[in-house]
Amino acid sequence: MDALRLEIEDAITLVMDSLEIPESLWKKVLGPSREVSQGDLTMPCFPFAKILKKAPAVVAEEICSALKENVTIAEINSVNGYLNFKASPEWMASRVLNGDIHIGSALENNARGKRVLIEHTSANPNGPFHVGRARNAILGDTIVRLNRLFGNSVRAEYYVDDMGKQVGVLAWALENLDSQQVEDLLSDREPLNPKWADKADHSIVRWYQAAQALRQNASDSDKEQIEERIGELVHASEHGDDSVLEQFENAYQPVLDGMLMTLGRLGINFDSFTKESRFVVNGDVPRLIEKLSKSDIHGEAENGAYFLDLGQRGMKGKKEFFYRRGDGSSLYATRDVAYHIWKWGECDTLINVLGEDHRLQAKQVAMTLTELGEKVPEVLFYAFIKLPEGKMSTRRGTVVFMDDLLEEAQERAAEVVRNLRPNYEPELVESIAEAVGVSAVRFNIIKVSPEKGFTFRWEDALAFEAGSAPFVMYSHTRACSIKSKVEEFEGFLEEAELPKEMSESMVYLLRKINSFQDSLDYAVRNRQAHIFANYLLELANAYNGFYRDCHVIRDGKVDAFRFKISETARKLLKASMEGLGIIPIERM
RNA sequence: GGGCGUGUAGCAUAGCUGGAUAUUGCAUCGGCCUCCUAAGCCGAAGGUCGCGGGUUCGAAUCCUGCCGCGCCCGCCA
Repeated sequence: MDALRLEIEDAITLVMDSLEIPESLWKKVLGPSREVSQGDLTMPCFPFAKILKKAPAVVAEEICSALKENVTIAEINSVNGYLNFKASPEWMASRVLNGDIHIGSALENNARGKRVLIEHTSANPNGPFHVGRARNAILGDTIVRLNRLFGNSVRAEYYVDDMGKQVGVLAWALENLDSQQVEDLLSDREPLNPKWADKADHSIVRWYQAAQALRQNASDSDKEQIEERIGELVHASEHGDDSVLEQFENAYQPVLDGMLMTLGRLGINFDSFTKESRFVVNGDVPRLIEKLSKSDIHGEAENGAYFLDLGQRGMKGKKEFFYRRGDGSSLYATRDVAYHIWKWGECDTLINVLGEDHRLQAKQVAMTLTELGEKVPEVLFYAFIKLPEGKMSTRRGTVVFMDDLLEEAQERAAEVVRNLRPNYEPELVESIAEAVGVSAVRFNIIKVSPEKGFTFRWEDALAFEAGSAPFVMYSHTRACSIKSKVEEFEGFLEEAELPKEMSESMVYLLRKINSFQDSLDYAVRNRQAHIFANYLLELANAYNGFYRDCHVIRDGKVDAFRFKISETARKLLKASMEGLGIIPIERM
């Protein structure tokens, strides 16, 4: 609890100075307690034992009694060589009453905050999101939201792959195939779900798939012709040919729009889109190649391709990093380096969200940036999502589309609402179900740590019980319900005063309210959204205990103190939910 | 074969800048609605922290060697 630490540090300094224990040492070992029952802050005294040549328990006891004289806001005790500081309920409550709990907003930037650029998703615009690809977007958007909640000024950026082979194939297909040919080529595949027939990411991707099938199975002479034409398009795009880039854009933009529609339903939006071709067209990439070719570790292949020998800088495994093809054109990674240099001009902190398949690539880009004297981005990697029966594969039809998942989530949530609240109007049921469905899907993915493999299970994604988004949402609606009830009382407003005694559940909630900032700081600093998700579950759980034991309205009267606590928790729940992309509705 | 990541109760997961009885949920078992929405609350049971060494007063956490799983090792994106 950083707020507590700040308040008691002076007192500790005084004691420690008199014992001649260096500040750097005790500040390092003073940290959050492991168990709430122990306290909020703990200082293991084992390291001091050596310096003072006394037993740890004795040292802890000495420091403890010296501190007790001038620290009143925390209970201090020493157990087995550990010194525990437990914030007093009165101090925690007074922070709430005084409005010392700062609550920001995840939905807007703080103009005075640090400029953070977060690039996430950046999926090739060639087909609908499946649950696997969406992990990036959900993770990235949550980091965006948490940074805003923290008080930073964030720009969410999507890097659009608008050149190269994949878009080339799509553009070729749209240029050369009609819908009948497409359906013939895909006759052995699952048909297009009629529900998504009007959504371009679902419909146009079939042209791409048909082209891929054709490239596999056509006669040799046809293949040659096709590859030649695609090669022409790709080559032109990589040399910045305007008309081809425009043709490409006409091909992928509707697909991208469809994909963004899906993300929009999840509450995921972007502030800017940057096209890959930009850096080819504006000359950054040629200039970069020129500069890299003068590097000390530059190398050249027989056919004129350029590479950096990263082995000389300690790279293990794959040592050569190719940044120019034999024909003089750039590679994806080269453009990515140029893109990074540009991004650094736009922000103070740079974060990329990437799949684990990009680890090597990211390392190469980072080392190249270092070689150029540029700063390196922070990268958040995530493992792929797989299905219980194995990897997701479009080919084998073993994919779960995000659009289908969201529909299913909405339907199942609606069923639950209809069961639990038979008197709700259909429109209300509909809107609650949408909020619950979307929130549950996001939370299910965000609550586990990203670098761990994730197996998608319908029953988990759509679980509406403890440990889920609806659980948190439910706590919030309870707080909202209290608020609206209290508003019916006119003139209830007495000053909130500290009660003589506080119940355990009250103190537990106060403790969670007071550690909001700690969790947020930690999650933002380490880019670990799941830490904050965990905190939010605890906050909701604490509120539920408070709700049970500490009625705000008793015998037709409002307890002003309890109402103040309830309101602080409500605002905190709301802001935190928004920080994780959970929709804070008022009734459910 | 090489590089990187990961391995915690039946399942899923937290903790991994070393610290006291290893967190939470699901499932299992047992309680709680004349009381602000029970999508809730309380309790019980469940663990060789993949395995073996090492460093340390102290290791799930750091080092090392195995083993399992994943990703990568195009002048693809």
